[in-house]
Amino acid sequence: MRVSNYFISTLKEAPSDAEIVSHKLMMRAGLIKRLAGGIYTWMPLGLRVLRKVEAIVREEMDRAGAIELSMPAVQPAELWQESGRWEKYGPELLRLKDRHQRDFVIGPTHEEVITDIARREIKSYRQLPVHFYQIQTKFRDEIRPRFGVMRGREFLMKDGYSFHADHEDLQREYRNMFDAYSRIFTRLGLKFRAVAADTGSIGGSGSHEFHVLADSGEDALAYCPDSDYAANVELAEALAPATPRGAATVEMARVATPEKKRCEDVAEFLGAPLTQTVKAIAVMRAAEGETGARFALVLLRGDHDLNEIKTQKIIGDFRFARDDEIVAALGCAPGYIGPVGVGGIPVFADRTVAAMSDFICGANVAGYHLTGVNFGRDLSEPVAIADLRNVVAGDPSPDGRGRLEIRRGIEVGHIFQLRRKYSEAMKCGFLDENGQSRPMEMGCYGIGISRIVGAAIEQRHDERGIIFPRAIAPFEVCVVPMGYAKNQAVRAAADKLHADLAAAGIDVLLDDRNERPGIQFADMELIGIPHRIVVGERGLNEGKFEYKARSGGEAEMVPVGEIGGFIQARLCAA
RNA sequence: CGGGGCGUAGCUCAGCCUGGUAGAGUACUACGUUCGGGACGUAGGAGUCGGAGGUUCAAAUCCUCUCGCCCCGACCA
Repeated sequence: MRVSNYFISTLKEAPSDAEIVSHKLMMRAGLIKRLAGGIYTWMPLGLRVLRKVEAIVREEMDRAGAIELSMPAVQPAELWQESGRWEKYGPELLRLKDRHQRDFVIGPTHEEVITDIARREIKSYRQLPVHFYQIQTKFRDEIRPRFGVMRGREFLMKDGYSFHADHEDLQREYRNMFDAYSRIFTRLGLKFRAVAADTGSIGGSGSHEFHVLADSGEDALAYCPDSDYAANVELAEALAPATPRGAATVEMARVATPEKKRCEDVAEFLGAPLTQTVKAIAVMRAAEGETGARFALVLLRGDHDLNEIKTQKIIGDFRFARDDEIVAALGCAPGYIGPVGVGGIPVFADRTVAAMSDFICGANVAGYHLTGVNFGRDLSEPVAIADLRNVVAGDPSPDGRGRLEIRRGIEVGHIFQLRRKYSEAMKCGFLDENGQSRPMEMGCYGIGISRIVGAAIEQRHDERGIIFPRAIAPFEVCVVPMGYAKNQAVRAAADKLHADLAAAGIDVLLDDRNERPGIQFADMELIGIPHRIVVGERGLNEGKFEYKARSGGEAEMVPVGEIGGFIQARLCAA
């Protein structure tokens, strides 16, 4: 491909609404153009990348035995009412009416449609198992779309759904997909990790997420370097402390802590370790507890963070209390609240807090904290003790084999064992060997195709721009002539090189623009082409081209006659 | 949806406080000089100042409403 016959539009400066590096670079490289919030046009260059990702995913899905089909983006509401998700899904589900005032949705996912297909088409165990997948545009009306293509409202996704006669066979396919996903992300040239995950709103049991590792990732991942344990922090269990609660050694005392509201400030002010402080988080539960109160306190050690998913499982649905609700319940503003002397208000404690003695907490009086506080003596035992916090680096691994590390990741794949959630709700059954009707066991498997492009850039870039892995680069090699318009020898050599590489099946881009070298180099680096061959009069006089890898290293001179083999070797090495 | 910020040329932004001919850089067009790391000169095209209403002799600027975007908190590939 020649740049003069193609379309490239790069920017020196990124639009001001782009926040993270992958979004800025995608805009600067002209891969995407924003049409509306979270909705983007894929420009020709970006589409090439997207299609390469898609092709790898398709190849590996086919190889793993899944069968491609394509389902409608617009779906009748009836199916969603039948599965119960018409009510449950919320405003993220884009709903619309047709001219006859019939309700439809723009599909955010396709469990309903595929289950409908399965129940109509599959009647016998002889037709099982089967795994259908599609690569298709989805729409989710995200509350806050951001990060460009990483959290768009409209996005491209591979979604697959498998149907089985029994759970054992579902588990076989689940492992099959686990392996297929691992191959896909390996082929894409990405550093990734599979982690155990919460099953979220889709439900079912057994779930892994695949994350591209990047510091800017939205998810925190806990893993153990000494074992194969890896889980989303949402899910990772914080074990109870190995040592039991110590005996009280000091009297409780009230101390003035003016303007010290955060645990960090209180600890510093009192000269105590942060791990000696306890923070009380005020929540309003959706349903009244045993005590009849909706207001409740959740206790965490000062250096720990609340895990909302774990907490929801213990205390039920909840939200954080507003300031006025806190004042009404405790007679004290946030910053100084604590669990001592709170009467009938239920107090839930994290395992770590339950094992603390002589701790520091708010006094429920503005400007004061309590020191030397002990359960049993100064306040009653919590109504429940549970794992309510996020794990932190250094926590013991739940499998008992070492300590956890934390890394951040971008979720690009997710596999679920849905079991019979949809097959039962939508009466998707089959006849087994004995002529008995049974619901099918289902699995579902997603990959965020468009998100992968953003995640890859997030993981692989430098100050000059994108560094695409070969597998998804829009072009594999660029030929950059110095003075293409003016120098006949350069022009002839560049044309021949371009033709030879293209004939060898290489995706090659010839920058035949009449631009200054600085602009040529900057553009080719910005858009992330992995290999660059410079054709210049200087080199040609010695019978050589100059080669440089986008990923780094020094430029080297390569004899004109050897360039084909040289590039092939470089492509294979990448 | 709650809190904060911003809408002026394709992109980055100044001008607004203190009302009076709409600006710069970059990008774009033409010509010339340049030409192996985002060149320089000259000339030029380009904006209903997000939209509507109001105040005023006069509004990018002040007021009201509205739309859009970004950031911080509750979802997910």
